[in-house]
Amino acid sequence: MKIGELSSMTGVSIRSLRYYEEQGLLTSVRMDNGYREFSPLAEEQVRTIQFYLSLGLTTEQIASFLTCVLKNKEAFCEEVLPIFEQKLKEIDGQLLLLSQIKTNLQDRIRSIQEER
Amino acid sequence: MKIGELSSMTGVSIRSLRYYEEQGLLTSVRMDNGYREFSPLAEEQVRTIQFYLSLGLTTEQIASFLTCVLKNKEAFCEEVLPIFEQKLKEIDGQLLLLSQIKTNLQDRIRSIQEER
DNA sequence: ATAAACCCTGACATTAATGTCAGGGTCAAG
DNA sequence: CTTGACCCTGACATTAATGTCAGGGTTTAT
Repeated sequence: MKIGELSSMTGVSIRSLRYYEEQGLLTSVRMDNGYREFSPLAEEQVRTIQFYLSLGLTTEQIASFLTCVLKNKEAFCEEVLPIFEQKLKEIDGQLLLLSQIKTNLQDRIRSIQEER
Repeated sequence: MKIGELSSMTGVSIRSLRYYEEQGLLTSVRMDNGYREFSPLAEEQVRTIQFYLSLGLTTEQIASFLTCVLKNKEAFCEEVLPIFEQKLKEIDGQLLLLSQIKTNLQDRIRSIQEER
């Protein structure tokens, strides 16, 4: 299928699909006219990419295990676990920071409201 | 005082001090030689700026109430409350998103570990 | 008077995925 | 054969605070 079809089937912009290909997340063959031709499997693949992106992984991280994950269960791909664990640590750090800021903001808001 | 002094007193880079001035957060007068001269009050002011930055506010938001806040209590500055409340909403949104991702990651990590 | 340590401005780089535009081919239907 | 709907590449823009470099003036101490 052509890139426009893949785009409308997945809801992912053509620009992003080209970017995924550039980053090695997606492959296509070129037709005589230079157009990209994607396999039907690409749809599933794009959804998988989007899913991992929604977990906050980078294209580079996704690229490191995508091929394996598309063929096997996640548990089968050695790369996956360390990346998930690292991401989890990052998120815990962010959660901590954000809660501290939240508490601080709430305190200040409260004290402003009391003072009025 | 000169910018280098202000920088070492506050731990904020010269580059950032110039940026704060550019964004209207900080003022200085120019000496005959073109050097910036800061008032002694600038030290406190820089710390205040850094504090609000650490809450995740932008220089633009800070600029909108900094002058008032430097002279009065926060409760006195009308601008402050809506900005704090908006930021709080933002943070709640981020917290929610991050916790969802965290849960998802934890589930996946667990299921990988079980499968090994 | 020279060297070290300041200061100045202006500009480009950083991050990461995506939007958007320009300039130009290709294809299909009328 | 023309028009509209595709496709291509390449490039710049986005965000926000900060780092860094170049090229050049100033001050201070020796």
